[in-house]
Amino acid sequence: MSELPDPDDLALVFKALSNPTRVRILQWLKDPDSFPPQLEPAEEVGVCLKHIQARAEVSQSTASQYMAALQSAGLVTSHRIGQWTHYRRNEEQIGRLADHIRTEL
Amino acid sequence: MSELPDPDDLALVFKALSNPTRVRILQWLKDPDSFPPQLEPAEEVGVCLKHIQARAEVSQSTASQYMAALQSAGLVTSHRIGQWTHYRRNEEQIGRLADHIRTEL
DNA sequence: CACACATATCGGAAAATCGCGATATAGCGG
DNA sequence: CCGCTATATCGCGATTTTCCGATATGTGTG
Repeated sequence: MSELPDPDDLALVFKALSNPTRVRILQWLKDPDSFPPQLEPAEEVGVCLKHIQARAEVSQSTASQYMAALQSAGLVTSHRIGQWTHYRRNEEQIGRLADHIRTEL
Repeated sequence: MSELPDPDDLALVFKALSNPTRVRILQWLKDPDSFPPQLEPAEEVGVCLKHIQARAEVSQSTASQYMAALQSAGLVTSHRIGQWTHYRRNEEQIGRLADHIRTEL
C-alpha cells in the first residue's frame, strides 16, 4: 500500500487498468460530485458502490469485483459507513505509478 | 500511435504492460548496447528481434507477437532494415503515458 | 426477531488470452 | 531460381479472465 516498486504488484496494477470500464470508473471518481447525492459527502469518503454500478451499467457483482480489483491494485481506497462501501481515488498511489513509469519503465 | 486519450486505447496500453516479460523487454531497451552487436547501430535503429527473443527466452513467434503488442500500444517503434526488424522505445509515448496517468487518469 | 437493503463472495459458462509449433512471407547471396 | 536467414502470421490446445446470477454476509429499521 506504500511503495510498489516490485514487479508483481506492478503487474497487478496494469492488469487492473487493462479494462476500459475500470479506467472510466477511475476517471469518474475524479469528480465525486458528478454522482447522485448520498448521505455521506462523496468528496470526503468517496462514492458508494451503488452509484458506481449504475453509471458503469454492469451487474452488482461485477461492480463489486471491479472495485476490489482497483483496490487491491492500490488505486482506490474503501470506506465502509453503515451499509455502504464508499470508494475514493488514492491520489498518492496514482502519482507514484506515473513516477514509476517515467523513471523505471 | 499519436495521442491516446480514450479509455479503450489506454486499456490497450495497460494490457501490453500486464505481462512481466513485456515489461522487462521495455526496460532492457533502455540500454540497447547491452544487447549483442549487430550490423546497424542499436542506439539509432533499435534492437533486432533475434536478440530480444534470445534474452527473453521465448519462442520466435512469441517474441514477434510480444513486440507487435508493444508496438500497437505505441510503446515501441519498428524499423525494418534488410531482413531485420529493429525495435526501439518510443520515449515520447512513454512520457505521454506518465503525463496522462498523472493528469487524466 | 423479521425484513429490506447494500455489498461481498461463490460457481460456472462463455470469451479472451497465452505461448507454442507449423507455415508463410520477405530479403539476401550464390 | 534456390537455399538460407529473419520475421510475421496461422491454428490450436491449454489456461486465464470475464461477467453474470445465485447466494451469503453484514447492517439498519421496525
